[in-house]
Amino acid sequence: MKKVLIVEDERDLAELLAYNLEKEGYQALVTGTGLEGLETARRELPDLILLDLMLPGMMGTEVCSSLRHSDKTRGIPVLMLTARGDEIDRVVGFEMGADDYIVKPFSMRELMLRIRAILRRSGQEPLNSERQITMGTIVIDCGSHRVTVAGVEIELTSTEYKLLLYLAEHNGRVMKRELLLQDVWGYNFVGDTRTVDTHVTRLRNKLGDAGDMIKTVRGFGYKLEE
Amino acid sequence: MKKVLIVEDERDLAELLAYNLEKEGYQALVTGTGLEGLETARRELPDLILLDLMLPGMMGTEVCSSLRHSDKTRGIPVLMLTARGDEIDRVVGFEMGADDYIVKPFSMRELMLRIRAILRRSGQEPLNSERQITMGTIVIDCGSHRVTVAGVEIELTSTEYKLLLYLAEHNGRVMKRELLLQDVWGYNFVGDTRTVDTHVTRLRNKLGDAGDMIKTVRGFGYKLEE
DNA sequence: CACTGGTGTAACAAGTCTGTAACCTTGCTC
DNA sequence: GAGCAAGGTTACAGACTTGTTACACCAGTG
Repeated sequence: MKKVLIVEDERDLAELLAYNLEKEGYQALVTGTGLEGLETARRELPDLILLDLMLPGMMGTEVCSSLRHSDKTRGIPVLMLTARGDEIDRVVGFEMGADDYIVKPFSMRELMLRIRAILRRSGQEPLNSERQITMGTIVIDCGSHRVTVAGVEIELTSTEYKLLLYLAEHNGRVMKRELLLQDVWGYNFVGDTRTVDTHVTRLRNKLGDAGDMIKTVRGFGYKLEE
Repeated sequence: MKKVLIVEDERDLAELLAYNLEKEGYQALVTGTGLEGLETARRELPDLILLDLMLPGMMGTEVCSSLRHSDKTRGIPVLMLTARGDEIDRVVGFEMGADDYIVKPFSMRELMLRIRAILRRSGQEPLNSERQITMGTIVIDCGSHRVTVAGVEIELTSTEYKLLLYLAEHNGRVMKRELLLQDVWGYNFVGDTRTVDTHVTRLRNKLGDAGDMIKTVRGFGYKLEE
């Protein structure tokens, strides 16, 4: 049975998470502070850690980087829970090495799906944070959040990066605007689907010649293809 | 057509919801109590349930957990309507297995978007994404929306693509024009059946040699056959 | 407090699709 | 073969989609 460690100071939420994880067949361990979380992680070596970004005493980011400093815990995937979407940009800037994040309030079903996805992935493939995706001349380095086109680094905003990564992860598949809004912008984002168009334009511009790789599929959405 | 069950005791709100849902093209069923809601859910097996947390007689949470106890209704997504944004409500709702929640008063637009989001996720997405259909020299790749004839890619408009896909999915069976209009064009489309003819012509042209594979069955409709 | 970079929305311009109607062709019945 | 009905084809105006630009707003920063 897979072990999942929860590091979350809101007791209600922590218990709710534990309840749902156990219902899904995982073993749940709960801790309320960053220090406890670290100790438990070292002792129990869980398969996944759910880590609140805002913790009393020690920030989730610190916990995360401490985990990354020890060989024993380095490989454990971390899923960050954050209160607001903007916080995550800072985290991303810190190049912390969380494998995924989810913004509160989130749907329990979505969280469970992501957990399942991460655990499935951690079995076989190298971790998300160390992955590198290549599509034609575009290279996305997931660890450093760096994107190069034909060897030249380009600057992307966080939304642009997420959009590109999402399209690249779904290599060649057509993604509907609604789906992009849901998965790139977030589950609870309410907005115009034209927002996607605007960002695609911006992304294409920044990608230069490689911008052509983002294809419009009229009536359906967009895809990234070589 | 997707069915949405509303369980809400405030008649005005229930009717407002029903009205808006129908405007969006869903079929709305309305019940006013938890018990009725449960019965209707079991009988009608809706695609989504909008559930008020505060109901006379039986709380929304009870309804929700009852739904989760039966195999038939377990998979139906539930969207909770709550009067206040208290954490407790959210926790309780999630614990019982609600998929999302929205706090009153909410904007109708946001609700509709969330509903669409939930239905999209639960329904069609995984179905078509990886499939490839081959009919003679025609290959339809559902993921990338790419169609090739004898290895050569051809450009189809969205209606043409949907029409071809539909015929291919009903391999060899004769499809009446009315049925095509309903399933390819959409349930609420009212139009001339000759519209189908026009598109079949266009499709045949684009398919080139393989255009012959779309056979006319005089007096009935069309079929796609090798 | 001004400034800046990032976003989402609105608005407009192209350009593409598409339903309809009109006219032509084919196949069937007698 | 005539007459007729069903299907094929074509042209076109209007509807719809998408690309692009501009702009207002927000948060962070100096």
